[in-house]
Amino acid sequence: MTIRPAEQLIHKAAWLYYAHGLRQDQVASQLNISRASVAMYLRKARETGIVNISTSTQLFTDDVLARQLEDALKLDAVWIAPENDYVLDPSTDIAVLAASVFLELVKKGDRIGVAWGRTVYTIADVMSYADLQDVTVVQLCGNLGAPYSYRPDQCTMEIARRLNAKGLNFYAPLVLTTELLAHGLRAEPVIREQLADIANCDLALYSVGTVDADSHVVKCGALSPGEMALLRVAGAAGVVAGQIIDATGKALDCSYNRRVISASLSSLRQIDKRLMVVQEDSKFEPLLAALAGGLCTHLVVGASMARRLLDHAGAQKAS
Amino acid sequence: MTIRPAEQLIHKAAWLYYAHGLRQDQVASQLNISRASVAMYLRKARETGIVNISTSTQLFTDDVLARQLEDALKLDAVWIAPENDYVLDPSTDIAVLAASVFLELVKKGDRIGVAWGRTVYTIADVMSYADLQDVTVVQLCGNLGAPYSYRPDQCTMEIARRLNAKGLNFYAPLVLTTELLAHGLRAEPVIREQLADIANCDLALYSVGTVDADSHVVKCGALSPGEMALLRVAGAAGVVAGQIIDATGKALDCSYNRRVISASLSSLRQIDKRLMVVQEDSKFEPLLAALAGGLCTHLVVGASMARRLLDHAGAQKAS
DNA sequence: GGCTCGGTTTGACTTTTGTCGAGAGCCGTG
DNA sequence: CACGGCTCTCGACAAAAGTCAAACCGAGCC
Repeated sequence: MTIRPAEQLIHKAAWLYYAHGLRQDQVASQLNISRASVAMYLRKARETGIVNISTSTQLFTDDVLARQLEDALKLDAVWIAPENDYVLDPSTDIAVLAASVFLELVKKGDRIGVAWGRTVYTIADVMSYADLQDVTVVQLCGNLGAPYSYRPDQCTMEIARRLNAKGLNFYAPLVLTTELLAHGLRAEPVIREQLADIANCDLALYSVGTVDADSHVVKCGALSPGEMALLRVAGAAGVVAGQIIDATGKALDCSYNRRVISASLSSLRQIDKRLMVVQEDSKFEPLLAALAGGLCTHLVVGASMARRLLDHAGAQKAS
Repeated sequence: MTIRPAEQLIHKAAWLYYAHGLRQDQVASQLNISRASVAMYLRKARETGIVNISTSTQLFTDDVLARQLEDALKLDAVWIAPENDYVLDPSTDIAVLAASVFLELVKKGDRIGVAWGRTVYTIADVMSYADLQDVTVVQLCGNLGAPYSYRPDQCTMEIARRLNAKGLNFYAPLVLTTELLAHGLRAEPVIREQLADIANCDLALYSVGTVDADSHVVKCGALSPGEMALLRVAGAAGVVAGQIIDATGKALDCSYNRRVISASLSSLRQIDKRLMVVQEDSKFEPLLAALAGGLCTHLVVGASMARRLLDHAGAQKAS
């Protein structure tokens, strides 16, 4: 990919402005263009990740609460988004933090697994642009047929786009009608290879879903509210990467799970850094299940959720 | 290290401004302080590396010339600072580029070896601040007794300070009067350990020195002009990390080298990424020697030097 | 040639940001 | 407790950056 002359100009402008610290009018006269153009180039440079502005997320790990949680839950790192402190839009607050944390965790040459859901999509949406050419973003689970606004492949592609990375989708439905068909499809070389490669990821990004009628998998039509109610009785506690898990974090032994095309929980656990982001307080039990199953090494949550987790861990210990 | 309240404010302001994209007045009202204070906090945030603004150095590797040099010299990466193109202060131009390249090469948890010289000091001087807590910067060679403006330990400490990293100095003179004393000092546990650990670095930063009367080691009083002239006759071609090398890049067999306390060339070669930065065109021969000795995997030079190197490599091949 | 269409570029204007000196609070000290 | 010295904060102004409609430019097409 050779650089087009316009792109060259963006690079030069960005370099003079950000690295050398010139003012925009000085850059303009250096490059013999108007200052207005310089301003435009600089915006493009920021948007395409030619310049990177990142803020340390230390503030959120330095919290005592975060440290306590790390200890109590034996996690590698925890970030806590303060609530009603200086919140703008409370729902995106956690997503903005998660996006920063995510960018901080990504390294050159990494392979990143991305699941799907409203949370993940919101993160993708607020993520700033970066220039990580040799990064690969892979999709962790099959697609939903429904014309839903945030499909797995969209999450993957959007994140890949923002990072200037390679996106690797796989086009299989998330859930099939028969176990036989699912089995057959998983054996397909294209699918099999992609699934097998997931364990080689360096970083995974996902959230956890609830198991009620509001659940993502229900809204997408993968399960009917009635089926979900039955699964709940059978011990379903949460949804991770499209799969139903029980309270201990194991995949629930049920027909649905056997019909799903997605990264297996064991392959997810092989990924070094598993970043789990939880926005809604209603996801407390699902999150506990995911934690019990060791599906999370790095956690981003809101303050109230953090307190509940810590209380719970304390109670566990006491009993 | 607990965060002081003021520091907390800097973090919050930086977060709201850079991550959430609020305007300064909005941040000010969120935090109940004046906008002027916000502006000040933001400056501090940039200065201390709480926010990181980095520009891609792609522009300088994408050059055809850079690619050709990589091939011709079998280097991992080459950056070329354009000359008389849009130069501000030609001498710092290369240093600014080198500083950016350096920051791009540093990774979390790295151990970095730093040599000394005017070039290295200039780089340290223009380097922007970053927040790399778990990085260690170690000094590659002994100190000069002379009250020279850029001493090895100063280079090390300044870079460590800018990176918020740990700096590891060792206080031995660069050169001693007798071989016996040098031998004894090298055997001192404190010194021996530090020298032995140099091979475990992930990244080294140094330049190369000339072997004339203007040379750094002469100006610092480590060698007299006369001694230097003699060494030159004996085959001296350059100076790397305080040691004299011959045209093939090997340490010259001379009393001076045996009296030096510094990282051995062989331990330098064990470092994965060896970033060499050369500012002056007069360092052509010394650079050739360093390249011949495999002391460089990543190179930052000016355009005219790059052309000379390429011409030389072409001529070599033809003959 | 004259035309439209998509895009870049520009000057003029508005908004946002940087800066500086004055003043307020806060020690430790005589 | 009054005094300098210190840091932190603010208001007001100056400087810089962002924005937008209008002009421009080249390519493709009648």
